Amino acid sequence: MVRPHPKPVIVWFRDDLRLADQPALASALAHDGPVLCVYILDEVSPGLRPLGGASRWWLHHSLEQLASSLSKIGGRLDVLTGASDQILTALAKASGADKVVWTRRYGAAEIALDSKIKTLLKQQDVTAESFKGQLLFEPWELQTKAGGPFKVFTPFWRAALALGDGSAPLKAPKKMNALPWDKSYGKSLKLADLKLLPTKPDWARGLRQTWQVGEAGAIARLSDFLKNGLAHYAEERDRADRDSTSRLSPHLRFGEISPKQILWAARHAGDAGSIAQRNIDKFIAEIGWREFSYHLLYHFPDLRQANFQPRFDHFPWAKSTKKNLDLWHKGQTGYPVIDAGMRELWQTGTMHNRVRMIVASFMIKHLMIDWRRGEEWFWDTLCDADPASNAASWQWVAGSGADAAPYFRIFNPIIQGEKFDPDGIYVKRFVPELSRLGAKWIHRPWEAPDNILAAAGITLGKTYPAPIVDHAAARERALAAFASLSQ
DNA sequence: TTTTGAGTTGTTCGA
DNA sequence: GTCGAACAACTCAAA
Repeated sequence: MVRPHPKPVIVWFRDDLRLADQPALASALAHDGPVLCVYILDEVSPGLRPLGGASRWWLHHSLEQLASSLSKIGGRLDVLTGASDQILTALAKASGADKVVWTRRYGAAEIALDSKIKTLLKQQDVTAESFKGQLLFEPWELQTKAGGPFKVFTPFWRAALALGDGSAPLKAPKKMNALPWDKSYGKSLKLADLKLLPTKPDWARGLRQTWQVGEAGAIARLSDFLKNGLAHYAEERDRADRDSTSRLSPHLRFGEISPKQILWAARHAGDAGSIAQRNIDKFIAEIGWREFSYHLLYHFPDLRQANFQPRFDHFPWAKSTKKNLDLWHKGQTGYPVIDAGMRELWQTGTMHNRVRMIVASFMIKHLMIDWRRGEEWFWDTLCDADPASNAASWQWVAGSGADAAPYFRIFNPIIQGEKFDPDGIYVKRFVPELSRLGAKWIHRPWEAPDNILAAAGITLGKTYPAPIVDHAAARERALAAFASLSQ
């Protein structure tokens, strides 16, 4: 019996740049036909937010890694640029593919684009199938007893955990059969043609030193964290001076690893009983916050633009912000922990989680700058800039978000610094001009006696800025502004 | 429908 | 120095 020659399948990679636990890829390989793997840099379809600089840098290297992993198992990655709908429909036609598969996304513009493409493909008799791969729980799978979306984290996460997801992540395929690229498919580009990397100036040196981009790097990072970080996660995760967080977020952002792989590994790391359950729960809850953010984004699509709580529409944000915003960007506020955090961000494309809250609170509450300006800066500079987590977290700090911080929670940058970086190790790593100042004054140099400052080689206002706002006065001003909202 | 308890991450003040 | 209360009132989720 002669079987008909199987038709090609197209795997459309997006925010899922991995081979393991990749249901879309797995389904394509189960199909028997040759596989065409593509990535499309789409900067023209309506509503898509352009990637920030750090994300573009990451994407370049992540695609490079994916292409290399695919080629090792007989596959290939083709990179294209343009309108996703036009490219995919044309590609399906030219290659004779009868199926296109991808992993779901959850932003409004992305959903609109994907469903349009599904319709277009169907019209030319091509099956389009989407898969869950970026989340543990689809946003529509979870709802309150009243039938609506959750707006508070704890009940959301309780409901999610009750739903459970015990299945093991999929193994990476070992072999595949790539469809050769034909000229009739159009132009497959070189990665460099996407122009994702910075040229002049090349600001990515610190990023290169900090990260091992790609699926192999993600897996290495996870196993390092399970070995060295997880056992003390609950107590140490807030310490800016320790390496206790997982640092998996950019890998997750680009789907180099799936939340399911992380959850599975964290749970099984506790099998031997050497890791206290509270550490595992605490870590898994962080994955839960990512899920919650996507839940919010799906149900409130303009999360990035609009206050989740509309009463914040009347908030008296500062009118002229250029000067202070610039000092905040550059890490020149005169508050050491703020400046260290902002410089860590600029140099490495990441920032310690605790410090993110401190710098965000400072920008919003001390400088009274609209949270959207902070969201934009993080979007441009963070390697892990995530459409859901970034917006949800900024709103959370502002108090305008779901389950948000109460108005009176105004982080004191001095106390926070002393609590979570007691010896000033973190500050000194990123603010070298304070490197000779002792722990007693490291978070409040303006209070240090003159002789101590002189001995440390510090002249306030010259070698390091004096505080750009007075903490107590800024706090009072913010409290008054937030109180004005309630009336 | 009404009621009840709860809600990631803090700071300051006064006893 | 330590500790508990105040800081507003609201909204959510579930019974």
